[in-house]
Amino acid sequence: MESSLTISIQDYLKHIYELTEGGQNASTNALSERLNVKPASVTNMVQKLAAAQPALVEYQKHQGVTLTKEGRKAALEVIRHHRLLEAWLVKTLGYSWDEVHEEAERLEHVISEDFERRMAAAMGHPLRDPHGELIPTADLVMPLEDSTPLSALRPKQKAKIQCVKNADAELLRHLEDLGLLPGAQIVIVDYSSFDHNLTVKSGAKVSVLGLNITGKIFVDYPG
Amino acid sequence: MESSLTISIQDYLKHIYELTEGGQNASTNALSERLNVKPASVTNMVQKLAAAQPALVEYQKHQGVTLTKEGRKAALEVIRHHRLLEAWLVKTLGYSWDEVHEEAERLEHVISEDFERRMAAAMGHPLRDPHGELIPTADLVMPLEDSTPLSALRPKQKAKIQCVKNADAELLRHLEDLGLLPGAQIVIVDYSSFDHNLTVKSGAKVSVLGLNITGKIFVDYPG
DNA sequence: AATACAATTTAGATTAGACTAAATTTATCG
DNA sequence: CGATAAATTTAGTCTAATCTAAATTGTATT
Ligand SMILES: [Mn+2]
Ligand SMILES: [Mn+2]
Ligand SMILES: [Mn+2]
Ligand SMILES: [Mn+2]
Repeated sequence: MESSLTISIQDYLKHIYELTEGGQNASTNALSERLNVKPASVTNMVQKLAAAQPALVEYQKHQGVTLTKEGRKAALEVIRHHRLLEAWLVKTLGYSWDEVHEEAERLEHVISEDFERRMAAAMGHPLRDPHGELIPTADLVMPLEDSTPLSALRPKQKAKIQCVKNADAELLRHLEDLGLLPGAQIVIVDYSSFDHNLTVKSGAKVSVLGLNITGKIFVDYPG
Repeated sequence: MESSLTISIQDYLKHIYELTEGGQNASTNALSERLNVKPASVTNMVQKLAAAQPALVEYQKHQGVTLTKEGRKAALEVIRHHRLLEAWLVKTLGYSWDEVHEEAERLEHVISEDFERRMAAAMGHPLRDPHGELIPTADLVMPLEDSTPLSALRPKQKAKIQCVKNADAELLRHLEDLGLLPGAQIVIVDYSSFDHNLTVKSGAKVSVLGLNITGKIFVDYPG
């Protein structure tokens, strides 16, 4: 039962998982961009993953891929490692939320299951990583997320920030400056239908955020 | 100044360092055994390391290799990572001294310099790993070791265990059972010139140890 | 329906690191 | 000293993962 999937394959599966979360297939080009690998190479690898025994992806020429059950388990394994590591690095080595991603990106492939268990236990089995993203359970199930993109809110509505997805380090630092961290209570002050800008208040701070940002912030909105 | 040496190369350099500590050259066969790689492959890699710009090893056909200055720095970098990681895993995740080696073996190649600095600072810049082995300094100098192999001691002599080198997990657990951990005060009770067995007392425990073991334990003996 | 552009796939080459089998060099020992 | 054995190197193969260039397929637009 030793996984022995290469680091490269683990990365493909993780990115396929993320690209297919909404139910769509992961296209060759999208994977190429995420993985920084040329499309021709992606096609090649994807065919290998589909031909593997057991198959890790479902692949139809020109239609992109989805994960099989085995592929999904392998992806969640990597994602669990990644998110536990992020939480662990923040908690024990004082990393900030904009620094952890890169480090976890490399460590996620080499820690043992024992390491994973020890981290989880030492932190009391946390549910979310420093960005507020859900951590798959030890038996590799992704908990249900019940959150709304901030971009869907309108003036007067109140909500709590739950997570920030796919943000680069610079944006994370910016959000921290604006008091927009997971857990923060916010109120929508204004909305512009022209550019979809939202004016958001968090504590004493008021910010005007474009769709680029509001689409990456997810909130707990009781509606 | 990004190192970018492959994991494989890092492992070669680390093992060459260990095999040449006594001043000898590291032979193809010795490296083959340590690395679990066939001798032909070792020759191949060693020639590549010698041809690298800058050269990482000095190589003469049929004579084995030694490290160049650059090779030694790279080796010490890996060894510093390894030993800091071992100390860190023991301290923060409750690993025991017989469990840490394997984990550190994989992590040593992927942590950042930032991770290294944070670990060192968090532990107050420790001098030794859980096996008592010296940790190279941040500027990659190996501190001088002033220790004697336990095998050199004779009855009535007293000493303090400083480190245990190259022991497998099973032996480490055995030594722990016998109270023979780094820091332990010991007295030599008996010596057999036939088999070189030493009878050693640590606290209330008395053990008879063969050369296989006494050659791997190093002590602080004021003589 | 025809065409043009974008996305994808095929084909062939490259790199790193390993392996086996065979050749060669060095060491040992009667 | 010369014959063996051991250690090492050479030569040729293999696998994983990538790349470039060229061919193909799908789609959007007129
Ligand atoms: Mn993350
Ligand atoms: Mn795991
Ligand atoms: Mn060690
Ligand atoms: Mn380092």
